Amino acid sequence: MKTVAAHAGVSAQTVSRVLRGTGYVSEATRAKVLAAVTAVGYRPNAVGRSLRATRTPMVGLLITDISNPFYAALHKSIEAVFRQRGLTLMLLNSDDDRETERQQLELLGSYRPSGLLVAPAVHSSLTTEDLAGFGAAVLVSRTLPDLAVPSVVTNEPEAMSEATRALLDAGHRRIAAVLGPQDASTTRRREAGYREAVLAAGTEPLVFYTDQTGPGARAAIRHALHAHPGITAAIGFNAPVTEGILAGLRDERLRCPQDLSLVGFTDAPWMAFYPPPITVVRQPVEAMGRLAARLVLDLVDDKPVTPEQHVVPSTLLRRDSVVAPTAP
Amino acid sequence: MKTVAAHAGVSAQTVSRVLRGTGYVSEATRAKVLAAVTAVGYRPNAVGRSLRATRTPMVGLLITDISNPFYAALHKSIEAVFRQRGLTLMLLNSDDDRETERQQLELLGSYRPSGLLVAPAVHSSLTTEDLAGFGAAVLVSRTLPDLAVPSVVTNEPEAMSEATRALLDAGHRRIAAVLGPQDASTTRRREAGYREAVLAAGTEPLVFYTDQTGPGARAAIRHALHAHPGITAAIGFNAPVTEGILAGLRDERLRCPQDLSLVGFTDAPWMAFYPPPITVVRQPVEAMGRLAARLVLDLVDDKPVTPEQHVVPSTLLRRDSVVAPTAP
DNA sequence: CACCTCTGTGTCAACGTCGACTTGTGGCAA
DNA sequence: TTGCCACAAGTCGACGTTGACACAGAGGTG
Repeated sequence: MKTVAAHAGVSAQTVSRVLRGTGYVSEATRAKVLAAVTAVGYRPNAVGRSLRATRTPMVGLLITDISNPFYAALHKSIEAVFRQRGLTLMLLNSDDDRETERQQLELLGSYRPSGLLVAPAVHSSLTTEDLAGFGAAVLVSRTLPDLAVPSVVTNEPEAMSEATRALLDAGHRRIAAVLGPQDASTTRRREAGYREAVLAAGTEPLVFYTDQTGPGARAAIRHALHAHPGITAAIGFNAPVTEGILAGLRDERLRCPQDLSLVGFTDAPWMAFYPPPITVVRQPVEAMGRLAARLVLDLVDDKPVTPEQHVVPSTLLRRDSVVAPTAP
Repeated sequence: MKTVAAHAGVSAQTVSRVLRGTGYVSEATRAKVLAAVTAVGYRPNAVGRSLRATRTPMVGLLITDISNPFYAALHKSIEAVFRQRGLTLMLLNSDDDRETERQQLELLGSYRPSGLLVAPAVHSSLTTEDLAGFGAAVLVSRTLPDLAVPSVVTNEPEAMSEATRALLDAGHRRIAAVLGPQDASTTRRREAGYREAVLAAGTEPLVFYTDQTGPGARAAIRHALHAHPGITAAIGFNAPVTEGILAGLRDERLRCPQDLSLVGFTDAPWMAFYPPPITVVRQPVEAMGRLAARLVLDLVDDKPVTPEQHVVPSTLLRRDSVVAPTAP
């Protein structure tokens, strides 16, 4: 900036004023400065600006796995909101590991960002204080108990109950729930919904925990099928798990839906035309992302935000992967 | 840091020395400082550090669409390399739009990052100078003509030829290539490979350009099928396009592979167990990401890097979506 | 004509960190 | 005793930006 100032024969402050369009600057000076800017090839330095401002126009998004399409979509919708406001979204991966989560948060914190969005890792040890340092912090997709921080989730228990009932209503009695890690809030919430529906029908819950990846789920469903030969239906925790179930089914030379009815939690493009098209609980990713982003913006703007849990409804999308069980 | 210094009764510089483990510091002082650090709750400020260092320990990754699993995987592998080196990867989306690309690059540049990885947008107007400002810049996945910047791509022409030949060898003569945007380097390179193989077989090329999304490809294949009734095979440009082709097939009540043989460019988990499992060109995403990241690292370290095109080989993975055409 | 306001511009300091340099102490060889 | 070195700390300034304040001239008001 000094170089520009020297080139235009003014002070650095005047250059700053021209560039930001604040204060009084005569037309002549403005033109001179603008000319000098291009002549010198000046590029603003966000680091200097951030240092001065004590906070950076960035918002962190800490998720567990970017290759999970749900998070990819979440990132996309959140980014769109922030971009409009001139905030950059900074994506960080925790790999669902509490230690990595801490490190990444520390790293992010050192940049003094304006806000933070987190999908907590499985055994997350985050406390209210950890997040308080960020000023504007919001949890997305997953929650943490006893945290005085606003969160955005979907009505997982109800949606899961509905999915389970769809299978029960079709006549299934032994329904495997292939879930994520036992201690993830998402698992707990979905498991609760599943149990409620299954118990209400007087049936035995069959719960299987996985690392919520395709390969993990593939092994899990094969194990489930062998351990409980009566299973005629399954519910997949998320898109990768649903994939894993279908892969496992193929391993076992079983067909969907003839041998096993299936409901997936979270839609994916290919599920719409898979033979058979998969019945899924469609999560409102887009809406969740937008809402979470808005909450962060409200916090940034010092608008009052209650640290409550915001619930965006999911809906069951009935396709063709659920049929009546065939008599053994 | 000053607060810590005051609390420990030393100068800020001593605190800096303790924290970074450089220079001479007595054990007693070190202990005092460390105690003060936790007492005060000091968090290092990366902004100050970056300002001092004139460059930020960040590397930008500018891609066209994070919800394309290829880029998600690319991000993951690149991030792993940089994390080890203490560099943060900053993800930016260009939406495949040249204007957005410029803006994002300008934004990123204002942070004075240590390096940059770009998958250029379709009509990208990037010049060598644009990228020179970043010091260490490398192109990934896509290239740009006449740019003196190293790039990492896969052997698309050869891989595409091989894919095409797989269909030709099975007896197909009218093979639709459902490609991406006409001016993307990826499209051009893959189209060249396709044309070469098809022409060598004395057959007519059937090329269809799309916006490289599922819906776009779905419409394209339907159009193709109607316009050229003799088509018995297709090649999908990337995972979303392959999805779109399958969706379009379903719309037309056609089956794969009986009515249409299919080869996809780029694998996806579900393609392995889709009925039929899809024959694909598997791109070495992982290797491409690592190589690109290393090139950036070498540039950062001022090691000599030739601005050449680095080619990582793709391989054809034969599954069950290619069969001999049925007699009409 | 004293005083006030608007306009245009400049100077200073501070944000947090750290390289370069300076100061001061004690030990030890020449 | 002098001179040099290892050690242990401190001071200064600069990275780029901008809020706060100062200052100077133009015009207007009572």
